[in-house]
Amino acid sequence: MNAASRSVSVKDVAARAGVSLGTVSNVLNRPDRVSDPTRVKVETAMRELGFVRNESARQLRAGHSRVVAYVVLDAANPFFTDVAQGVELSAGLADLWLFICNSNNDAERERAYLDLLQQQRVQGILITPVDPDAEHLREVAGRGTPLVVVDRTQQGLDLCSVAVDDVLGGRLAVEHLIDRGHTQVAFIGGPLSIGQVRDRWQGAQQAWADAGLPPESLHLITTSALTVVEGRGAGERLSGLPSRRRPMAAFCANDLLALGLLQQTIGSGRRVPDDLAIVGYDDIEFASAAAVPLTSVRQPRHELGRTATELVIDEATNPAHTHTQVTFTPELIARTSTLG
Amino acid sequence: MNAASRSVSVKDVAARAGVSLGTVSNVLNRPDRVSDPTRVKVETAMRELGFVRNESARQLRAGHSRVVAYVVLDAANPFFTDVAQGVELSAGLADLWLFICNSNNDAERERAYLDLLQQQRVQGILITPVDPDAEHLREVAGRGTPLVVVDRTQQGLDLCSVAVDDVLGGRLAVEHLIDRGHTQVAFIGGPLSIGQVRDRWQGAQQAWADAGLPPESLHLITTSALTVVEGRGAGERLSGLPSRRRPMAAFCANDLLALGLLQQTIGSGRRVPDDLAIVGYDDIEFASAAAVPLTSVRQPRHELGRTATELVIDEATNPAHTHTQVTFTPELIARTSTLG
DNA sequence: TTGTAGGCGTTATCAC
DNA sequence: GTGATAACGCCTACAA
Repeated sequence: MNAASRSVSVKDVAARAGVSLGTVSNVLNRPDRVSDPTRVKVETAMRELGFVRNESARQLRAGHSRVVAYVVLDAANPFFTDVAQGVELSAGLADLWLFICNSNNDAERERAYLDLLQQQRVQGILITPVDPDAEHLREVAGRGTPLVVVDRTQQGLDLCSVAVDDVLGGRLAVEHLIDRGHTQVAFIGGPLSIGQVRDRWQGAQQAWADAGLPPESLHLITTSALTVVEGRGAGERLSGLPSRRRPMAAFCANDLLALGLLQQTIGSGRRVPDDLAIVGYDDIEFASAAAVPLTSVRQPRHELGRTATELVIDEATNPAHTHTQVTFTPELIARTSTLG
Repeated sequence: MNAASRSVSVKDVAARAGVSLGTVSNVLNRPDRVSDPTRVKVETAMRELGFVRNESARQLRAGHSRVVAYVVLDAANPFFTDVAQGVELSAGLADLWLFICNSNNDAERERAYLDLLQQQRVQGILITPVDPDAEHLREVAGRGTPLVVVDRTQQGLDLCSVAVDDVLGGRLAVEHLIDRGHTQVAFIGGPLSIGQVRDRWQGAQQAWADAGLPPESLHLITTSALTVVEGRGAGERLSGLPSRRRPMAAFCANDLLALGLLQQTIGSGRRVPDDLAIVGYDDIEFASAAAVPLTSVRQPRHELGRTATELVIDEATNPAHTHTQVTFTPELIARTSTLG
């Protein structure tokens, strides 16, 4: 068990087994070239010494690792863990292991993780970036580590990306509310520095304009994060409005906000959807599990992860790889929170 | 940006800058020993070539990495991502980076990740294991990689662990229900192969016996996983019981189950807590955000992560380290789902 | 202040 | 079937 052993190397194993170092290596990598008795001797020595292959040394020689990493914006948001599940599945098929890193919406941390991962020479990086146009994303790819942007489209064509059409998603949500007869709607989300929020807001505005409704009746309520707590806060601000001017419907930029809003609304004695209709975004599992099942815009989360992984593997292994921007189509899932 | 460059090494940088290899290394590691103009020359060369330090080579020499890993049971369960947040925070203080790995409750995958992480020579491993008594956990520690078990206590004293007293948690939940006058209670959870579930069930039984209530009025409803979907299923089974024998209260082994149960209950027209009182476990953020705020047993999640990290760092750096088993105390948070 | 040499652990090549 | 040797990229003594 050798608890204190600095680190047992092939050399130690060779000495213990009374063979040369090359033979040990053969046992590890081409067992068929080794005679049975020798192999057994070596394997025994490995077990006795508690030998563990040193991945750094292997990798130094091989030039690449068996790992892909997914840098998420917020590990506590089920949306990202669902995407990660899709990644993990297809990574496994290619014999790759997944490390999840959490940038926590912090550009500094994101950058630090990217640096670390490049230095580790991971096979590829998937990332939902704080800012998809940041220069350092391009630099990563330029320096040889395949990188795919997840859940954001790319302006240029110099990176792979996998995304869902957030503008369309915003449209779907608001068109649904318009169909339900609403003429006063609040868009709740923020900060607007988050591209996903901007796009959904834009889609909302487009749908509003297309329906010929006056812009001032589509209210923008900005939040400082996409969390349950912020959703509750937004609910309080909404309650504070004079009832004449208070929207009877809200479209939230994600489900966490929507769940917070839902809770605050019900908690303060109003009813969903009678007093307030709510549409969320992402259709995380908790959306349908909310006590008033939440209407939400569904994104193909697993698909997103799967496709991103395939792209990053292609970029890593296919010399003829060309950067591709994949866009999926969102889908509105109507439930009680708008249907009554 | 040198897209194709196999890999730019210090040697390349030295050549480009017209200095020796050692100088480049000095610029990287002891910049003060280098004259300003030389430094600038070297830095320029690095930028122009897109140089990225090779972590494998560094690590091969240094003998250890700057990474800790947390192998979670279920990345989609907010409980674990909250623990991970605590880990991340204190790891950052020690200049360590966190990789999250998802075993997905699969012993095989868990083992594979452990192998990989050992081979990577990570600074330490935190793990919420499928089976805390598995031999391979001990082997990891025995081979020199510090390992701390999170959210499970250890039988032996040969591993560090950080846990919450689940038996006590189970007691608290059921005592609360007894206090509220319930004499027919369902325990919902499973599979019982999960230690956390076993302990909470045991605590529930203890509280029940201590109150002098007959064992047959504490119903065990087992599930095949601790998920929202399973919670809904359990709700259906509960509804199926003849109303005379149907418990008026349920204690769920975690909040995901409880949320599923809550949804199914409300969805089928019954009321919480009037028709069914519900207690969850973990007090994840969604618990208080549920439309009927959920009574739940709170575990100090960040604390758990923080302490585990401190232990693993101590094990990695302090020669006088002794294995420690830390147990935290859970706390019942009473909310509407039992208080009405 | 700068340059040179050796070694970290693994693997592949090439004699034996 | 086996054993010596060089190389991967970096870092740190040590020498100049």
